Amino acid sequence: MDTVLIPVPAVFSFQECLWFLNRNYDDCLHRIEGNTLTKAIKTPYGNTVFQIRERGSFLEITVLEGESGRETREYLAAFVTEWFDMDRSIQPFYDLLNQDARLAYMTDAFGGLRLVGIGDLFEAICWCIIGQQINLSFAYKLKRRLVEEYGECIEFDNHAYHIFPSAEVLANADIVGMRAMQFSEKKAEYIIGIANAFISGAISENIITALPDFGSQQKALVSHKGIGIWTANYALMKSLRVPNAIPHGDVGLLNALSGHGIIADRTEKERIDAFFSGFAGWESYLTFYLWRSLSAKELS
DNA sequence: ATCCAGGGGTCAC
DNA sequence: GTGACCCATGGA
Repeated sequence: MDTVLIPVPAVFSFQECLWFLNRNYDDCLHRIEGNTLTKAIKTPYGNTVFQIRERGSFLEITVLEGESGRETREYLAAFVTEWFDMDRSIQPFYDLLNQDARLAYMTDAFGGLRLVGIGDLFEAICWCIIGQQINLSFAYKLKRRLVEEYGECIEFDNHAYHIFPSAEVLANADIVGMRAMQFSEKKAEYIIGIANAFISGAISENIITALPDFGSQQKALVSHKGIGIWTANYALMKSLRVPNAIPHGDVGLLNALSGHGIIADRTEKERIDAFFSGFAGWESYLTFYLWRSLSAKELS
């Protein structure tokens, strides 16, 4: 069989991760049917469509389309492990949540939720730029239009599986065409500019991860047009898994903080800093769980 | 109609 | 370094 198994770590819930991926939005980069998650990615061995299911105390990955040799399967296992942050022990984070009466409910309500990532730094930055200052529903529409126009697509079993376009392709994207997709002129410029920065080697995952500390990683990203402090922190959190990246100014984060009675209004920066200082090393997870709490309210 | 969305650049001071 | 202004469009 073209499958590989990943042992599930402690404090892990595939259902919670699935729920996050399937919340209220139309994400064009994966498909969920029942308890099965299907996605296409580019691997060093070719494009692949694979599905993930829970099988006992394992996640089972099955290659549906494309090369499925041992190296591909190992690549996919590493991809999924990274995607769902399965190598991290999050019990220390839960211990901190349990010490805060306002947040302790999360360890049950969202138990086992992992910080679902965006594997590729370029994709993460593009997604940030797309999502800047517009509502998420519209952001997902823009992403779908961009991906359907410029990304590769694999058909399997009457479904189209899309792969986020490469920097090489987006560097040559048509700014007029992107305007027609309802990108603003600036967003189109930013994405094309970032794509060129990746092609030239001005940005790469290796360059950023090689930097000595979080601050210099932020600086390296913010120096590019279209990347502000929010985008830098979001991308570092979701892609390179920097544990202490707080997307300062994030509207959803501020709403969640006020919803939990942690701040009274959006200007209380000192109070926010003081609050996060109690979660040192887990700021990214705390942010992710606070975002999760926003969706919980929408559903109730 | 008005305000706000998982912001960022630019420019004045 | 801070604050006002603009960008663009959908949804409430």
